[in-house]
Amino acid sequence: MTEFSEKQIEILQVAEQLFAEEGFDGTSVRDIAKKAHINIAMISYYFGSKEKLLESLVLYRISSMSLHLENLYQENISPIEKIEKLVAYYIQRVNKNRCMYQILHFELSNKKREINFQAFTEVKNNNLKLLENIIKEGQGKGQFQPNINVPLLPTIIIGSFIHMHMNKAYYMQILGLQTEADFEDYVLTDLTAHIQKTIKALLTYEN
Amino acid sequence: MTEFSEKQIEILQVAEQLFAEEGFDGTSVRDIAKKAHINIAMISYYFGSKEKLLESLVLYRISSMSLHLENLYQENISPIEKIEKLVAYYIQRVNKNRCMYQILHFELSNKKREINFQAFTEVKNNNLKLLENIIKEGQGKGQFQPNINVPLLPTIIIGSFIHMHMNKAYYMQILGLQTEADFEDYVLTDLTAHIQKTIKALLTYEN
DNA sequence: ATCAAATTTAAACAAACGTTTAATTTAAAC
DNA sequence: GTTTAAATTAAACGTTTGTTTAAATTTGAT
Repeated sequence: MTEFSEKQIEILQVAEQLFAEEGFDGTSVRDIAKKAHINIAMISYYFGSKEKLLESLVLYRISSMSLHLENLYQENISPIEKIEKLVAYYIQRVNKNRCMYQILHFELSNKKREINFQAFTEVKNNNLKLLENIIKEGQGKGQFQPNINVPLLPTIIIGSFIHMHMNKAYYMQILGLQTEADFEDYVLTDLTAHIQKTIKALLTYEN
Repeated sequence: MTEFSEKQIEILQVAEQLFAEEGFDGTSVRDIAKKAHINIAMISYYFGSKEKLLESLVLYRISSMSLHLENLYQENISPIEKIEKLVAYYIQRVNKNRCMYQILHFELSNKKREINFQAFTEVKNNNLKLLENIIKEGQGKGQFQPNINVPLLPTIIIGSFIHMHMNKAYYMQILGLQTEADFEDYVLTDLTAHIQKTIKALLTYEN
């Protein structure tokens, strides 16, 4: 595991914000250097190149993307409550890492670059496995319906969240939200409740 | 309304594909000119600049983004069937315009450019109004629950679709889909069915 | 066939891009 | 205090960027 110095982490954090706001191609190394108060050459010096800086950034953030659902799985609460907690937990994590999600969202579908996202894939697979266990537990107790398409559940959660954030200006308008803080609050309460309700409905819905 | 000539439309279509694949900043006017078999200068000649080309593209595509749900609303079928048709219709339209959606998804959250998306907002408002009418009809007939957060319904549909497409490689792997055609087929059948089920469950779910 | 407007071209423009260089400063070890 | 390595700097590198120019070609009406 590569360790990063404080200086390097500061550069990574500045780059993360700029990549999310302006895109990778829309951000120049001079933009990063200026905002991080460093010389342009430091980027090549520390990371090798702009692309390798992006790779380092992905690597740096991956660790905080895991859900750590092991404790949740073993908690002594009903499957339906576990799902509620899980959704809230999912959204909090995506919200905390939303700059990285935005970058990944774009870079994953960008044909230009080929970054190694295997570490990210492993995290997703792990999260999916834990989710599957919780669903199976609920099905075993007869509280959830069979034939649940588990891999599509995170799609609803993350997809809704990201889509809402991408269209922030529009949703602020039609939902009558005045400030960015209002929006953030809406996402963490109303949107979370909405997705919780949606997933619960889906898991208990009889065809 | 600005009309575009056949030559202009060809350039717009080439630009649309490249912008979706490589991003706006990741696409050079030379890339566009090469793929469209035209001289670089023609882009400035026809559209004024690269940014105005993007604006023209958005304008050109907006018209095909409207759902035209008027007929669906008046059909003599149950509200639940209307919702099923609506979701399938929604996904087909997003699928048909997915290059533009990908561009919009990124540009809407890009702080760099300020494109006029009002025409797009109007289309969304119109679609939302028609959706609201169908929901109200179902609620009036006692088939749907009250307290449905209507503006968040398209979020689930579009968000899930876009998220799935952004993570195409990952989903092809875990779902065991071999070709791009398999993926496309999965989206238009399984994903569509999954979202239909989800929305139906949500609309009929008792808290 | 003539002429004017519209189209297309190759070339050039300055500005911005990512990266490298070589010199300088800072830090740590002895 | 000297030495050695690491960190930082300003400047320059060759490309690529979006746009403009002025000349050449095509088009369509007369």
